[in-house]
Amino acid sequence: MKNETHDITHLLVKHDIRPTKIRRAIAGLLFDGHDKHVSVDDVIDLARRQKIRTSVASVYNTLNQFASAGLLRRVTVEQGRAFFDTNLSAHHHFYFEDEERLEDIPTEDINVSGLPELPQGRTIKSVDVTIRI
Amino acid sequence: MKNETHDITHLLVKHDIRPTKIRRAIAGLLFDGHDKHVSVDDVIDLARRQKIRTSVASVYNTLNQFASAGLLRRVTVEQGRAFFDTNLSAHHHFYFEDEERLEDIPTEDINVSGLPELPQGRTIKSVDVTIRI
DNA sequence: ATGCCTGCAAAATATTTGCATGTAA
DNA sequence: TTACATGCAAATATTTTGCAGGCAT
Repeated sequence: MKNETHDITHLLVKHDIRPTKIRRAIAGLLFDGHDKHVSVDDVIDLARRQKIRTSVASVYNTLNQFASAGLLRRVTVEQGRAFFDTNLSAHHHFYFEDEERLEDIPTEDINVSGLPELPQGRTIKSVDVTIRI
Repeated sequence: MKNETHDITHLLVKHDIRPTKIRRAIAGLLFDGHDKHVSVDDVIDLARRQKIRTSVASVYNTLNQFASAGLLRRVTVEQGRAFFDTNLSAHHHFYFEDEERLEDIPTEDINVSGLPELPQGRTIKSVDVTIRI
């Protein structure tokens, strides 16, 4: 069995991200094999619980960079709060409005078909289905 | 042919909204028979062009109130910026990322089926499909 | 007259940026 | 060593709120 720290480092390097201390720490919190939907505050709390000192700005920088690199998917369901999803496979979301919480819907549990014609010269970047409950 | 100003007043009264000057003005800008997706800034610009003096706070208050009353639908596609949709019928959206602009997709042009089971005791508030292009 | 509405400014919230210092390669 | 990362604070952006005065009923 491989060393987890080394795996995280390798994951970052593979995505052209310099494996600095903070980035490895945050990646370690996020990529533990379980799908997660985290806000910036969630990450700060998670980090604090593991005695990792960091700042809001660094968490934003790190999450945005992970998202650009394709390690995270940014999910927008509410104005004002950004969520980052560690599940990169095609899927959709339940949004629990009262709890401000996301939950995955496997792509096979929902069927979107008959996509309309796109405006000239456009390509689809994503198809997002959010079921608010 | 009925008087438009009276129609707007009646529309507000019908939704238990006191037809004040600003509210009638904003309603008049929005409910002209054409579907619109407006941000708060859009409304302020529209108002200014018609020589209607108002403030950011009042526009927010008015749009939020219209949305609560069911005269507008709030659409969230981006963190930070709220859009209000005057088209209340069931439909979905194209989001032009580079232009930060929404366009309607008629509900019959897209097919969402096989909805997954809901968590216990929940009811669907809405099903939102956003195609980012 | 009374209570809700409006504008202004200030507050609250979320996110980004500038800069000096620290750290990875 | 050199370029990039980090932390802190300040800046930006969006939305909400408090309050004094105004308007609708």
